[in-house]
Amino acid sequence: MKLSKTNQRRVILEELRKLTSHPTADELYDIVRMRLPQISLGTVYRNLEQLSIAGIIKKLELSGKQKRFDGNINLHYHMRCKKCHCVVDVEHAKLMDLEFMLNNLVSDLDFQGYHLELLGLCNNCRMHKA
Amino acid sequence: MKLSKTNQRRVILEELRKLTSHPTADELYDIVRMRLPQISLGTVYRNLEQLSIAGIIKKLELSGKQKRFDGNINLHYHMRCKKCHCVVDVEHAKLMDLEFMLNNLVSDLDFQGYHLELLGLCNNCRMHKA
DNA sequence: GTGACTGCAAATCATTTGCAGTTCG
DNA sequence: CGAACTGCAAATGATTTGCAGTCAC
Repeated sequence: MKLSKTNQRRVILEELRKLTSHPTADELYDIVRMRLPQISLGTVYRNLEQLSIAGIIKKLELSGKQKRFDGNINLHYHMRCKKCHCVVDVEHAKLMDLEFMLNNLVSDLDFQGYHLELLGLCNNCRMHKA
Repeated sequence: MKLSKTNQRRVILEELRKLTSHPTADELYDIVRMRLPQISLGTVYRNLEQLSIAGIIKKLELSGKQKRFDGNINLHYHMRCKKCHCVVDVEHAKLMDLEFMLNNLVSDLDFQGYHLELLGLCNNCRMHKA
């Protein structure tokens, strides 16, 4: 199937790429509606699906019941905040050794990949913690 | 809240512990119904929730929309089969180094834990692959 | 006795789908 | 024009919840 260039798709992608918050479909819907008030949630879902199949964005495999999407498709890791449940990027340099080891593990033991989610406290919750 | 010893809870736990398949709530419901035909799906959900809060079983954080449960609460890793989507235990010995590194990472960088899911092919799919 | 638990059915929440009309290439 | 896309509303699937009756301690 070939992707058409629709206004809705363009705006969804633009707004997703502005964010580092890894929004859920409905969070992004609220944002996109500021520019396209008549867009439907179904359209947001369909476009996020298409864009992730095409490899233009990434559908994240994280805990929690709602799927989250990332406009940054470069390899990087995520941390889920145990307090506010937000998802933040983890600076990649810190995890170079881990990535190396995981890659070795995958090839040595004949796996085909992995999903890793770190847990911790985001900066905001760290500052305000009791 | 204190846990009562009900027949339903006992059977749910017994049947979960017999399995290494990390069943979903409805899969376990089908199994438990063979012994308690009148049990409700809601009861299965409520018991799995209680048992996992109490630390007697483990609610797994894996990809996919349905939650899966594990009667084995000892630390071990899971692999999701890319073909049949089943979840199998990964022999722990193979991942000792990885576990060590993840533990170091968590303490050095002030994380609070992680979820890891390996991806690959289960033995059954490996044998039958084209 | 009372707090925890149960079956049942209805409610909720995230996501998907059918449809009829519209837009893209 | 034909395929891809849209908004809308209804459907789906997993899980949760309200309720009135029952059981465990």
